[in-house]
Amino acid sequence: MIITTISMYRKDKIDMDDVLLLENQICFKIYTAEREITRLYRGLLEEIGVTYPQYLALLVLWEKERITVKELGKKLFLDSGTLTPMLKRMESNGLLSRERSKEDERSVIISLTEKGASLKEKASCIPTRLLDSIDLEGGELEQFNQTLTTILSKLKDRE
Amino acid sequence: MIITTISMYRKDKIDMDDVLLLENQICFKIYTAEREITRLYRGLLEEIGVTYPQYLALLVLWEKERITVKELGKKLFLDSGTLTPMLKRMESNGLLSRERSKEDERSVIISLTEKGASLKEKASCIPTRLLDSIDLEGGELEQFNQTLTTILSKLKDRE
DNA sequence: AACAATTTAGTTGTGTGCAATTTAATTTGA
DNA sequence: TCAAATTAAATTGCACACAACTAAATTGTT
Repeated sequence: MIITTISMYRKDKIDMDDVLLLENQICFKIYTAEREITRLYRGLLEEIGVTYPQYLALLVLWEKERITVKELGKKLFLDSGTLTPMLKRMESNGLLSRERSKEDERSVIISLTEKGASLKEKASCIPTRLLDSIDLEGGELEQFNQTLTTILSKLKDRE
Repeated sequence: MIITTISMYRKDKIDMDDVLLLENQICFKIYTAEREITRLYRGLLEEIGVTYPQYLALLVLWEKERITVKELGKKLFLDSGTLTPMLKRMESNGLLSRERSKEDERSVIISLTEKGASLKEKASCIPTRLLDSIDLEGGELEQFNQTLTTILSKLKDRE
């Protein structure tokens, strides 16, 4: 028998009720973990005045000061339907500027303002504080990270 | 030195740029995985006409036909601000009914309609199909599930 | 060159999430 | 007992996500 669900692996039997039990839904745990992490970030990011998705955009921009909406979307796996309004909010908060590319008028180039760039310093403590909260022994964290990467690449393959 | 980040664990050094590198953000992977999983569910759930959060509510209701909004929220970690509009949408789609409790007029009891209950049969293949997509060897899946549970309980502790 | 196909942002509409507040019902405690 | 505190839903307002579509610019093809 091919093992495909947690409950099958644990109990070696198939049962419709069992398969559908919420507790067995690993996806529900990922869904919940995502919201818990966002909630935790909310507190940490409050002092620099950005949301978690905005913080992710800043992470990209701290690595590369100028980037098109398209490239940003590729890194964050978000489309213009999400990014355009979010970037407008960040612009009106003085974190970045949006300008049409001279070379290709279809593209919009996002670049950090002084203010946006300056937040990097304040944010540098955040990843450590976050992982302190998760508080896993290094090896287990590394194993978890690897499996998560594997899962992501398999999910991405199905596109 | 206490190991707190993936990059520290791997390279034994601390570097602000490194810590902030998007690739090192395990939280970003969880955030991305959640959206990928939801995307995958979208296709599977299309034929029964529900969204992923609605499907989660159905999972609970398939276990317990009548439940208050409060109890449902406790299981899904969602508040009335999210649940009330969603349950209204599900009600207008004929999946469930909402009625004030006679014993305690503050509570609203959700109960499945015939239609809502009947979807259970069609949905029974979904968890397996989902895990087929993730496609991990049983042991690794189980290990991942355990770590995820640990992370969740630690995150929940901080409330 | 000219026109079709493609690409990039933006727009629109729907569905969550969640903080903050409101309303109504119930419980508590002086 | 009865006002204060608590509880359960609902409401309001904001910020994502994302599908579907539009508009404008660029590229490809003949």
